Amino acid sequence: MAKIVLPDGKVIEAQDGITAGEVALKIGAGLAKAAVAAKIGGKLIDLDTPIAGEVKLAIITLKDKEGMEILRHSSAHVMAEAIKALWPEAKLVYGPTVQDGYYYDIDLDTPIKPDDFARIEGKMAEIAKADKPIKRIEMSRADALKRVEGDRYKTDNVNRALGDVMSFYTHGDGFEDLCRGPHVSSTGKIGAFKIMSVAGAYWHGDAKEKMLQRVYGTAWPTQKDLDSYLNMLEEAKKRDHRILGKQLDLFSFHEEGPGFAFFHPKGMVIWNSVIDFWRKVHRKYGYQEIKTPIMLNESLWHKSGHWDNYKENMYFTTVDEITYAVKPMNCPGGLLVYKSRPHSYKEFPMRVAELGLVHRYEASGVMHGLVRVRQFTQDDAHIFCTPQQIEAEVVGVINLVFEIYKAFGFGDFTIEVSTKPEKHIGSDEIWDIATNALKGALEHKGLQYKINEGDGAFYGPKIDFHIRDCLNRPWQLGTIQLDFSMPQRFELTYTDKDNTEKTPVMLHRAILGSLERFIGILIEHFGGNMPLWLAPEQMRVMTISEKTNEYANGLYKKLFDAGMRVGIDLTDEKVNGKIVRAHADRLPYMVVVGPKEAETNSVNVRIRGLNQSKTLGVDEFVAIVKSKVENQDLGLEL
RNA sequence: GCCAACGUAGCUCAACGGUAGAGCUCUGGUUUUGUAAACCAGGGGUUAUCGGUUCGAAUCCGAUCGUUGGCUCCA
Repeated sequence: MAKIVLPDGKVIEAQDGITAGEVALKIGAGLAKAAVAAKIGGKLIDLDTPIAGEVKLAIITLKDKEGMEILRHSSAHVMAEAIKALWPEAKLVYGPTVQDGYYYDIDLDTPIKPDDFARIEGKMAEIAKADKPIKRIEMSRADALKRVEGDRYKTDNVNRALGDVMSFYTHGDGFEDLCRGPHVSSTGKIGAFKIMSVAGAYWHGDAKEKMLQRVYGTAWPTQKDLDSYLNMLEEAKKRDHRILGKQLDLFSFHEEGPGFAFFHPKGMVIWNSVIDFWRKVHRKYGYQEIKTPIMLNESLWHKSGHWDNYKENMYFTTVDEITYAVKPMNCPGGLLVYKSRPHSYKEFPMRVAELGLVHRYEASGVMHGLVRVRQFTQDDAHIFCTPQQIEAEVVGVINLVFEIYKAFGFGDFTIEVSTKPEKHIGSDEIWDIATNALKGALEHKGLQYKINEGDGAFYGPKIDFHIRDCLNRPWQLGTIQLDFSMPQRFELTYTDKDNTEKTPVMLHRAILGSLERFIGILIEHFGGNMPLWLAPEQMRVMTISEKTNEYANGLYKKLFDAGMRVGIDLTDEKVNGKIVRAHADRLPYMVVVGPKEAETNSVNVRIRGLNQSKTLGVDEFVAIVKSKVENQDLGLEL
């Protein structure tokens, strides 16, 4: 007798051997129809899995995250079958689900082209329409190895798989694939799907290995869900900083300097607003600021270790037979400043910031708008302190990160700790101490974080702050990196209480990361609708007709003199047209004036995105705007 | 760097072997307007670059440069 305990505590008794699907049917016909799989004590199983004894069972439907993953995973299998049907020589490698979809890595010498997608989808539709049962076959590891003999990829997958029982799934018709499962019960249940793209991907993610073809697909319960997903992607594209940057005339790129951003006047307003705020907060947190040259003698980079560890990413130039390296990082220059005079423990912690322009040669295929460039400005800082001060300093930097991100309305970022990479300098012991100090600070703040094993910089472990762009791709902004190595290489010293010379600890940190990337993310975060304190043009005076030009000009001057970033539209366009244009330029405030306003010395202000306006006195309006800008207020309400 | 795709006017796109077009922007004119586009006219392109095939190339082929989506790498 099977005793099945459901999530709500209800108990169903049945014959041993009853399947999960049959249990669902006992609970209700609706649930049975919606069921895609089941879960026994945390383990996902197929609906046709027999159940015996006392178990806790939950039916998984498409309302569950796991249900959607199963749907997508099954869709990936159907896609694999379709690809095998179209290209019999194709070898299947690995086909997991990803956010909103799945991919399958295929080893096939014929390139799969976007033109082929319709054929693949057509074949998939055929397979789905045939509604073939998807069956699980289990066997021992040894039998599984025999079954995949001669297929290097599947053999590799078996060898990497955990557990003793290997499973294959078959749709009949000779198609089968090694897979942990579970899957939907038949090929007709894979919902609405679409092939999205194809791209190269190295086997095992190793650039030395063969490049496979990675075919991306997406799958949803219904066509309507699929359509709304595709629509969402279209909407997300409109928030893309590369599109908005062009549309709003913020920045541009040119063939003459790939990866080098050109900031236009409006983009510079955002840039300067960000760094004005940045300086204000850094002053509060006890930072000093320096500036060091972008090019320094090659010998410095031998000393710093960059030559050995980072040379392939650096630019070099030779003048008068002396080779200079264009700096990829600011630290060596900062260390020369430190060494320019003796230091006492009394100065510590010494927080030295630098908005440093660095150049890094990046592979051509990785550049991406403002968020991945070859020249960028880091909001760098180096903190020199004693080992005892490390944790408090890291906590201080974390506080600063939170204060700055908050002003931009960034709440949704993730924190990662990266540990010792293969290519590194410094002893294991030093790495342990440094890594533990970083973790300790995060735990002290009660923050969740993820560990990235072996992902640290060559000179020390780090904490990174990541945020996602409009298409949900993660990008790193802030970073806190401990460095016990550089101070030794540069023989940095300070005089301690006991009058002995000691080596200080050094912390590298950036909050915004790179100004370029940060501004790119900022544009996407706001979808181009910058808050008042960042908006290139905060308001535009627009007249009803030229009868009010004189008042409008006077008003413009008054607003300009009050420090507003104001524009004026005196064209003989109708006011409707002026409003449309102002919205296209994402102006926070549209200051409409006609005879009425001229008579009462007032302004009628329409707020971006709202279909209403408000009349108020000029001085009152200026006071509100000033206060919002000073406080980095993200709202526009008057 | 690797795989695939794409480069047409300042912008968004059309033309897909037979004289390169439209809308917006821009310029001039008319209009004098009350909250998401008034009207008319005009200007603007060696179709990324270089080479090839062809009577004829934006269109077909090759190379180079750039961009896009991934992979690897990274702020």
